[in-house]
Order: sequence, then structure tokens, then C-alpha cells
Amino acid sequence: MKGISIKDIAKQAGVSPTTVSFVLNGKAKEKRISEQVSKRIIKIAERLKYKPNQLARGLRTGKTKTIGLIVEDIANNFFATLAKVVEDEADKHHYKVLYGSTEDNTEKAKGLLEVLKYRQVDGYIITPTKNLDKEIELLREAGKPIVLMDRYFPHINSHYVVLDNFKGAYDATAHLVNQGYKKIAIVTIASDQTQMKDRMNGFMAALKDHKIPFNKSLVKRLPFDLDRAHFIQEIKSFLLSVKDLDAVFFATNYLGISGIESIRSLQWEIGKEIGVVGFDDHDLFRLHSPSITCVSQPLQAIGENIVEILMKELNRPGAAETPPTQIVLAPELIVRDSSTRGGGTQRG
Amino acid sequence: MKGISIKDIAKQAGVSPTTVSFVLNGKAKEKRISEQVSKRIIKIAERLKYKPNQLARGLRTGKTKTIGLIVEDIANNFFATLAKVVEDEADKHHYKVLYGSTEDNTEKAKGLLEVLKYRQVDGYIITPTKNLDKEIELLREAGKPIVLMDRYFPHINSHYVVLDNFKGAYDATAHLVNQGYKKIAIVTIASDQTQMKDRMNGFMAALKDHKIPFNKSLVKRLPFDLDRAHFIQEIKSFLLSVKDLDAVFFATNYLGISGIESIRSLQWEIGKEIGVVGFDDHDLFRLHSPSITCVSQPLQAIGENIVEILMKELNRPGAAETPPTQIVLAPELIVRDSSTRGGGTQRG
DNA sequence: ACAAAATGCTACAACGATTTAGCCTTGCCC
DNA sequence: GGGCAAGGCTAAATCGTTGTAGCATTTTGT
Repeated sequence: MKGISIKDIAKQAGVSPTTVSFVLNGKAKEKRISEQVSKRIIKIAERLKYKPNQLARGLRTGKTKTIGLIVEDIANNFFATLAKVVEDEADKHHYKVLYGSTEDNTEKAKGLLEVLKYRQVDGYIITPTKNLDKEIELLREAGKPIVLMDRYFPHINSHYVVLDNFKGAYDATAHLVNQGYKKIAIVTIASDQTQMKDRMNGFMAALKDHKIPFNKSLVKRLPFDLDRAHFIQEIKSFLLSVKDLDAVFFATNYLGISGIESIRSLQWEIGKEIGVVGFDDHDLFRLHSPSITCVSQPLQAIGENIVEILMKELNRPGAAETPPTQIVLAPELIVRDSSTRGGGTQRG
Repeated sequence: MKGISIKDIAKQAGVSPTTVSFVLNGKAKEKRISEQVSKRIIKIAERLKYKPNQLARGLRTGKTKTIGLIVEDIANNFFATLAKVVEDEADKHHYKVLYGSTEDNTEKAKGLLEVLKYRQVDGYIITPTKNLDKEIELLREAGKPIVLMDRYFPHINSHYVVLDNFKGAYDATAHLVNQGYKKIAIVTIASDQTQMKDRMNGFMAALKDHKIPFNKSLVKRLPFDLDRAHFIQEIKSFLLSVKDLDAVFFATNYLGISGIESIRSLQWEIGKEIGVVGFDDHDLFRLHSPSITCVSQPLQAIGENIVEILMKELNRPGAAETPPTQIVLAPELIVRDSSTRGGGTQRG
């Protein structure tokens, strides 16, 4: 039941716990412990399969070798895949991950931060929610390494790794225009956060650059916390409300999925009657008939960058403030059949 | 930087840390601390936003309020969704979750167990790998609460929550037979673990009960650790190798996805030329054209049961061994177009 | 009025590690 | 042989919390 402690080893080796600690932490030379004693201690430690109690160590050193990962929803493919990358990368540095989902709810996010804080995690990877800037500032002031992901606060000088959402949306929209679509709508999430704003701006910029008239009736903003049935219902009535609708850009993966369902239940032929582009790649987009064009995020690179930045911060000496590393990765537009005018007829 | 400790409160309140601890742990009455002092302490604690250091508490009490969740792959939809349910349920009991992915590799799993152990997690939720029985026994003997999921070891008397995999596969196969399919193949993972064995057995039992001849050429067992391209390649050549193949049952979600890709690259019409049933539901199965029939697991119920059992164990007094709770949940066969002979022609 | 019981609180050890300060030898130099 | 340095180790404090044992003081019972 009780684990092996440093004392047990000390007793068996006939030395003090201090000596054992020195040896096991590789400070034998530095602390002038004889080879003889060192070897004996190491042998005993191995025989007893000694593993230091991380709680005790953490209490003493202030380092828990744990990072907190706050995502929007761990069940979402995008975040789950990222969690895997983060897990793997963190593991290389012997860190473990405590995760939590905010469901884009600021109160939940605050709660998570609090819990992670008093669990003394060493660093944070945060997908922030709307009003989390204050809390993040406080953490940062407390000297805790933080890397924001997916979105960030422009007025906060923090590390972050995000997608070039503007470019993602711009490319998607420009692609639709180049394919000959004239009346392009966007279905997005009602949110002031950077990732959604940038997508919206990218969409509008592309229209403008291609001299396509824009008006507000082409935009549908939905609340984040609808269930699927309501998403579908809202999207359907929106699509029906736009005259001569040509194509639609869904600004998140789950909107894309619900969007496809909506369009299908309207019995419109995707790629023929209506062009579709989604966000984030997904098995569904790849294998749907017709396959769905999408803006794909480089998940591996995102995760690697996040952990790399965090590790650098964690190993940074003392309170030396480093200038924030802010990485904006390029998306890839994966062109598939849903946006290439498969040769079919058009409605209207 | 430094957090507020019990000592800070003690100092401000002019009492001893012991008193503060008693009050803050709700033992004021029991330990006969006056109302006056109690209130004062509580007020100060609130003002300072005191949060107990969980490391220190864990070190002292031996309880970390953390559970270890070992899954096969957190990026897999099935496990990610379950991780969400576990997170939510654990949160209700103020537990946090440390996760890790085994990739079905026993060495990785052992490593994870070790790490979780010396991080003193209170309980474990484990998706075991092949030879993990020994380690699990050891943990159990050490009195650690453990709940296995997705699969279990028949010779180990442990708690577990699994699907009735036999029934899942049986129902799927029987359904195909009832739809008139005669030559039904199975693509599964080469594994001796219960979940795969049961699926295999369910498949065979259904064939037998329906007097459909069985032979080994109808079975393809693939190693778990292939990448998608190789899965597809293997599945394609297998499908081509079976004479008069009618229908195929894919025994895991990722095999189903690769299976669909394989069949499509063979240009066979799913649901018409070949019946298909997959395992675990997925957006792709629901929205594929044609939609894919599948055996669906009750994820919410699985997660709830797991956490419920674990919490019961965690609150169990001392070493009182409880008889293991072993829950086998019924799957639901979701019948869709891929297995209902959409009226099209058949090959051959 | 005096012992016994109840009240209200605290000192201190412990959890398991790390780390600072320092103790005793032994060896060396002149 | 006296002083100094180096060598080889350890005592004890510390991290923040909990919990046992116990110390005063007041109240109660007879």
C-alpha cells in the first residue's frame, strides 16, 4: 500500500535520506558522495523500484510537471486531435496533462483555471472564452507560463498559436468566387473572439476584392450553445431566406456538419445546386458524397508549437519576461467536389 | 507569486493554523471552535480567496482528487466522447482527470500506469492493452480503485463497464442475413482481447444460427497499428479475394471508415452491390451517402457507470473489498441505407 | 467549595521530498 | 605539529496541510 520512500532506501543503504536524494538527483559528484555509496544507493533504488512521490516533490520544489489544457470541448474532433498531439509532445518532456472543457462558457473556464491553479499546474494551454482576459492577465502576472490557442486577446501581450483564420476564410471565399459562385453566404458563430472575427473579415475581404456585393442578409450568426437539431433548423431557414443563394461557407466544423445535414434535408444537391466549404477537416468531409471542400488546420504543427513555447517558458530562468511568441499558421484549402460545380444544373 | 496559505489566515485571525484548518474543513463544531472565531476565519479566508494547496493536502491525506484515464487514443471519437462524459461526471464529485493514450501498446500502458501511480492518482479508468493484467492485479492488490472499460480480463475479478459486444456483432450480422445477404465477411483487428473476441464470436454465432456456412476466408484480421493507407490497401485486397462477397461487417469505427474508403475506391456501390455495417456511430456514418448502418454504443451511460462505480470505490471505507461491479450495456443497432438493399442491382 | 467535566484552542508531528548549512575526518604543507 | 583544505557525509528546515494529543480555563455537580 505505502510506496517506497527515500527513507526506506536510506535505511537499507545505511545512509541518510539526504545522501539518497543527492544521488538520485544526479548530484553525487557535485555533492561529493563516493562512488561506492552512490552505486549502492542506485542499486537499492532499482531493486525497490523506487519512484519519487511527485506530490512531495512538487510541494517542495513548486514544480508538478503537469500542464493544464483547457479546450472548448474535448469531444470535438479538432480539440481531441490536438489533445493527442499535446499529450505526445508533453510526454517527451515528462509532463502530464490535466484537461478541461469550457463549452465556451466563461464561468466554466474560470472554474477550470481556479482548479488548475490550486492543483499547482506548472503551465497552461488555454482556449480562452469571451471574458477570460482578466484571469489570464492575473495568471501571467503571477509568472505562470501560458500559451493561448485557437484564439487570443489582441490587447493582451501573451504567447499564442493560432491559425491564420483570415486567410482561411479569404481563400475559401475566393475559391468559391473563382468557381463562379456569385451569391455566397456565411454561417458562423455569434462571437467577438478573434478566430470568428477573422473568419468573418476574411470572408468579407474576399468578396470585396472580387467585387462581389455584400450585404448583411448573407450572414447568419448562431449562438454557440445550440444543440444539433436547432443548428439545423436555423441553418435551413437561413438558407431558404437568401434569394438566389449560390454557395455557403460554414465557419466551424460543427456548423459544417449541421450545414450538410440542413442542405440535405432541403434536398439541394451539394456541389451542383449549392457550393459548400467547411472549416477544419473531418472524415465526414473527406468521404461525403460529394466530398466537402474545407479549410484545414495543421493540427500537428499547432500542437508542437504550443508545447514547444510552453516548455521554453517553463525552463526559463526565474521571472525573466520573454517577449511573447505569437505564431500564426497558414491553413490549407482542401478543394473537393462540394465547391467545384460538378457539372450539374443550378437552382433558380 | 506565493499563494495564500493557512498560516496567513491564522496570522490575520490571531489563531493557530490548526484552528483554521478545522474551521475550513467544516469541523468547527466537532472540534468546538467558537462561532465567533469560525466566522472570523471564514471571512478572512474569503477575503484572501484562500484555496488549499492540493499538493500539500494530497501529501498529507493521501488523496489527490484526481483520476487517471487511460484510453487507447484520445483523438479517436469514441474515446474522446467518453473522455468528455468522464470529465463531466468526475467534475460533479470534484475530481479532475489525467489522461493518457496507450495506442494499444502494452509498454506505453505500463508507462502510463507507473506515471499515474507516482502521481498518486486516487483511482483509475483503464482501457487495458494485451498484457496489462499483471499490472492491474498489482494495482488492485494495492487497494487502488480501478474500473476497466471497453474490454476486460476474464480471469481477473475487476470492476468493468463494457458493451455487449457479442450482441452488437450478432445483431449486426443477423440483420445482414435478414436483409438477404448470403456471403458476409468481417474485417476486424487481430487481437485476443475480449471486445474483439466477442465481436468475432457474435458474428460467427449469428451466421451459425441462421445456417449460413462459415469459413475462414470470410475473416480478415488486421493489426491495430497500421496507418490508414495500409488499412485501405489490406481491406481492398481482402474484399477482392472473397468470391461472391455480399456484405461486410467492420468491427471497429476506424475500420469502418477505412472500409468505406476501400469500397469506394473499388467503385462498388454501398448498400446495393455490397452491404455494410460498422461499429460505433460517427457523423460520417450518419451522413454518408448512403448512410451507414452501425452498432452504436451508449456512450453517456458507459461514462456515467464508470464514474459511478469508481466514486463508490473511492468512498469505500478502508480496504473493504467489494464484489466487483461488472456492467455490460446493450448496444443499439442503427439501421441505415448501407444494409437495406436500396433496391439496386447486385454484382456477380 | 472542590473535583470532574466540558469548552476552546494550540503545539507538534507527520506526509516525502529537497536543500542549506555545517560537522567530522583525513591529508597536505611548511 | 599546527593550520587549512578538501572529502564525505548528515541534521534540520522547509513546502502547506491535517490530525492527535493535550493545555488552560470555565462550568457543572454535589
